[in-house]
Amino acid sequence: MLTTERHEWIMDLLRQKQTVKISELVEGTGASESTIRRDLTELEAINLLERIHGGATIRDRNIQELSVSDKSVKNEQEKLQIAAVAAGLVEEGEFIFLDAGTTTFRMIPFLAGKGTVVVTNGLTHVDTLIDHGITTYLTGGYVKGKTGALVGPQATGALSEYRFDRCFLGANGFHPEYGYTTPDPEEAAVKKLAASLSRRTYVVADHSKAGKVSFTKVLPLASAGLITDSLDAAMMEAVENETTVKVVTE
Amino acid sequence: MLTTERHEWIMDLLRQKQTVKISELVEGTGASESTIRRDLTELEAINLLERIHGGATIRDRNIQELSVSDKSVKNEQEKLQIAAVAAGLVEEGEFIFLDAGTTTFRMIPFLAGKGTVVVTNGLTHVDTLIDHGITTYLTGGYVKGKTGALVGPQATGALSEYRFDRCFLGANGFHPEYGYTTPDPEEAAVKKLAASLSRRTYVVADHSKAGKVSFTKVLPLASAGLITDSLDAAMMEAVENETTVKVVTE
DNA sequence: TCATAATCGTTCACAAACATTCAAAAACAG
DNA sequence: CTGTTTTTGAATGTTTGTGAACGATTATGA
Repeated sequence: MLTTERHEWIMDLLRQKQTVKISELVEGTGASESTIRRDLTELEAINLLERIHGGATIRDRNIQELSVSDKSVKNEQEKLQIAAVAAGLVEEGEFIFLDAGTTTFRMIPFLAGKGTVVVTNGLTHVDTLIDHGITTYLTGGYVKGKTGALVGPQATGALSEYRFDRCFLGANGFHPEYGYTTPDPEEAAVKKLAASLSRRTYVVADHSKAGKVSFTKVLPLASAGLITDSLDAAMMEAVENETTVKVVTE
Repeated sequence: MLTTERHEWIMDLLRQKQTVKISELVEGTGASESTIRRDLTELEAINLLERIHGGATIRDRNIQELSVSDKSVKNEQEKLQIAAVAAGLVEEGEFIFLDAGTTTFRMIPFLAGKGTVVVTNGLTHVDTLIDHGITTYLTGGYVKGKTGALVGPQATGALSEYRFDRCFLGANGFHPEYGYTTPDPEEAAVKKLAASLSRRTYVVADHSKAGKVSFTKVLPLASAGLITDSLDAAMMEAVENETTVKVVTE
């Protein structure tokens, strides 16, 4: 099947809102629910989005998250809230680093119109950044097939020429003792370097990453602001520092 | 196939509206549905549009500005042939630079399975390269919005760390006196540098670029192999050198 | 935990869009 | 003017997109 006008419409809305409900699409397009479902199935098949219960969410190819069954519109909205809070920290005209990864990806729409200048190693971020009119620089480097992340000495070499106002990183786990961790050593190297080049560093990660430990250490917990949603008391205490931001999900 | 007045009319509407329905075209031109279908099939064959159920849509930004008269089925096939010949020069396991641009883009499928390692400054090339299983490095740099080319000191800086077996460049014109030229000075700088880092440099360009001169000079004519299709006698003589390759179209 | 409601995938019948064929009309060349 | 080629539009049967119906699955709140 090939792209129809309706498909474009869906993708446009999705790029704007990150997450859409089926009811919105039915109302917006005037098509039936069956048709919308079919569209979503098709668009998912070509990796443009990911279906979730009640709707769909935009897919950037960095999907390492193994099928956590709790994917739903509500869950995605929480992640969006984290992204919005993170982007809200950025002030007019700042120069920031945006890590490859899904959560940082979701920050992009919230950065539009601020005159932000972005450096990223996330290939999949670029299209969306440009679409939102954001001045964008790419680190070079080896293209990691699946994820579209740029890594290796070329990436770190290019990165080291910059200095950032803020730096936003993703992580696969955070833990009181082991700090922020991520599976891939090469990506960890990029993250670590980016952090060292920034006045302020933030890690964006939802509560499901709390207490998890992944293969490679990126930073100690206290050395970056953590932007996340609800945490249990023990974890709260562990991460408490002046830069930590907690997103309250009502 | 001849380019009719109706074809121009269709493309004009398409450029305006991005997507058109067949019914609109029938009404607008006064031609029958069969005829419109035929037109769309023909225009699709030369890559000016993409057919979708119920109408047609413009494929991608690169091609939008081209007019009907610039293209034909024959022309399209010639370009593919040029790309095939260019890619055929690459030997097993070589390290090459692939310039941003449509003609170099067409080389990608022919490079698959050769163990080629590619460095490119063309953002739009990357997906296709990865899809064909080709090891890919990206120069970093400023992302030029519409074209997706990476340019600027970051791009040239990253590039200068490499050495290539072969380098394939696109050009907007070639001329006995003024050499290979291209409109954008920033892109020209990247091309020039890439050429200087390669054992062998080739320019891929079809005969419609012969005698044309664009804003910025990249290289003198004799300093790179030219891969093109039929040329008139005067031009033939001018470009004659040991690396020039002419694609013979039957 | 269970009951209820919302969301989901599947099937089916119908309509819209499609490629293909063929003959008439128009353009062209000698 | 005559024979040939090209373009066109109608008719054909086929494929594809669509919406409604139904039972299965998944969230949610008591």
